[in-house]
Amino acid sequence: MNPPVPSMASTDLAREWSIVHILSMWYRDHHRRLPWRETRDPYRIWVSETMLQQTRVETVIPYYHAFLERFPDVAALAASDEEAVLKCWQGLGYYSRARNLHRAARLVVERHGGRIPDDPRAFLALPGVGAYTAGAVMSIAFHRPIPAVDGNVLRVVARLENLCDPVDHPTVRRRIERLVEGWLQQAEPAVFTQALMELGAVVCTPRSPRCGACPVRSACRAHRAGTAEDLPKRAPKRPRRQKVVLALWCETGEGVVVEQRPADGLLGGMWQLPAHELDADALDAPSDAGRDAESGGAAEAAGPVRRALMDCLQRVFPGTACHAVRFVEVARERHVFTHLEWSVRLFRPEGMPAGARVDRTRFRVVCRDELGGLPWPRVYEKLISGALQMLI
DNA sequence: AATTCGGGGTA
DNA sequence: TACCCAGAATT
Repeated sequence: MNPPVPSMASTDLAREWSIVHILSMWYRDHHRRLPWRETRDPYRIWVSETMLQQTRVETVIPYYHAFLERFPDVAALAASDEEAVLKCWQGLGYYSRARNLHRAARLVVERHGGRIPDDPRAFLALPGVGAYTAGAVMSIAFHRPIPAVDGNVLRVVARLENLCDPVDHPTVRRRIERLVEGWLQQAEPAVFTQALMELGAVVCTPRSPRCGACPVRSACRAHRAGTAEDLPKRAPKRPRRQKVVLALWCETGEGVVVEQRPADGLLGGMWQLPAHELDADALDAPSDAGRDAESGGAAEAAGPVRRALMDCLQRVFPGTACHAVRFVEVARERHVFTHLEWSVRLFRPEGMPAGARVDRTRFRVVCRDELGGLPWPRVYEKLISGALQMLI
């Protein structure tokens, strides 16, 4: 079934030939059928590659279908509101991907007449398109030999070449890109690019790689050296910073007070309840000042927690006398991000003076039925559902 | 070169 | 728990 290997079987040239062709044929025969592999539409491939950044295939699949149903082509995406795009992205994480993709779609309409550029430099110039995504779309959609080096390819190549340097260093990464670029010259780019990633996803996995099932193990230097399990090397990660988030459930006759986060930074553009974020060690340092009193089974805020909540409340209702309010905790969530950890506590102010006016320039008041129409981070989804369940 | 960006599956 | 995932932008 495989074509004959050239006679110079022990040379580097034959090894490269083997990597390119054996792997390509293996991909043709064994690849998984994934939604974005059923199309040749560059837009759809671009959307999939954007969603797949740092995100697992199984996670992406439902989002991919829903997104393309809502935004079937670049023009539809460009014509939509950013908030609608974020809503489709809700729960997927890394929300700057959604906002960049939306901006990029508008640029494609403006600059390129609505057609996705088949030129690597023009495509790379779009927001949210980095070296990987450019290589992936160029090779898969336009059959151009541009390397697409993701986490799978880093691992596969580090093992094939037995590279013991940390792969998350730019110099090592560039070295791997050069290697792949060379292999691509002898390959069908759309096939070989996906073959490398597929091998990493299915066979050459991070832990317990299935070397026995690998079509190119005879070309793998790590397998020969017995180091496959230990590769690739990565730089150690720093511990997460701990933060406390104090949020408010302010429900008036009109509805619930909500606000949109700033466009850039953490959870940019997503909605949240009025909140105050502070370093965790700022709270637990003073001995007993931050401890909360128990009253009637519900925790009531005291000390610095109460002061922070009061600041927050004054932002929502500027110029309103709130001295007498008590804050009753109605929900609590821990949420882990890549580089920080949130401990969120949601409080309901009790005893608000009648006629308190919400600052509508910073906040919006929406009725309960409309909460679901806004894009929320996962942690606020959980908090709100918890609060609604408690408050009925 | 190092940080900052989500969220979830898995051992 | 710790790791890692079809990474990009910012500093």
